[in-house]
Amino acid sequence: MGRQPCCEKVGLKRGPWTMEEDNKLMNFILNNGIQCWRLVPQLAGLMRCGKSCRLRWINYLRPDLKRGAFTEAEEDMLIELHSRLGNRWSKIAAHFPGRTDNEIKNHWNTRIKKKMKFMGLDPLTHKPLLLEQKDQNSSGESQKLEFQENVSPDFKEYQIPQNTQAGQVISGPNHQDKNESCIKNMEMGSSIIESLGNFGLDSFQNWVDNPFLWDGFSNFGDSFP
DNA sequence: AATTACACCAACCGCTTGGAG
DNA sequence: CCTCCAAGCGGTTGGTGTAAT
Repeated sequence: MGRQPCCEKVGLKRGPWTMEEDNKLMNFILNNGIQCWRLVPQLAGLMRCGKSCRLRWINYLRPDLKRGAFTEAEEDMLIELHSRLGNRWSKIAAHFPGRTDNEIKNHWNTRIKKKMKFMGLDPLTHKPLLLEQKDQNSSGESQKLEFQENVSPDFKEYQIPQNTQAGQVISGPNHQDKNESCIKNMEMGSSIIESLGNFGLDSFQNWVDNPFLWDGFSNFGDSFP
């Protein structure tokens, strides 16, 4: 006896979202806010399950998303937080305004893990790999020498350019088309986010939950092609 | 130029959590 | 309490672009 599916999947679309779908979802949320994700697709006219809509909004469409490459400072902070919190990505993401847990998780798994291994650290425990090996093998000293010779030349590959700014979009040419509309909307959204303080709101969630503020986005959806 | 290997990241799956009734 | 359900969360997969051969 398996778990019941989160929704009736028959006839639902899966896979990458199209610009049109993004547009529909964005327009719907901007005009109506988020009440119940299960109802969103049917009210927005989307052949997607509510879960998929929620994920798309959280990870891609939210106007307050930062995107762009992680700065060195962000990476350092990520490593520090991970050493304290482990794989609790949502907790970690709470310390990175504009970053999603998915984005942080992906960055950790594709970049930081490797970076730490090159630094001779276990990404899981944050302890030096040498110590771990030494625990299992008494010949730790000779391994340390070997490590120092091997690490440095490759590690430079993982240095972030000095002039990288927080929030800077460093997409390759092939990603730029895909991100263009989103970036455009983020630019518009960010000005509204900046004004949150004027309403005494200190978080994006407060903003989402506030129907009055959604009025400010009444023409927001027109920016889509 | 064609093929293969690798890196990246969006999206999915299924388990867990929390709150309403 | 107990049950049910929506939302949250973390692990994993698959598609796509790029680099290497």
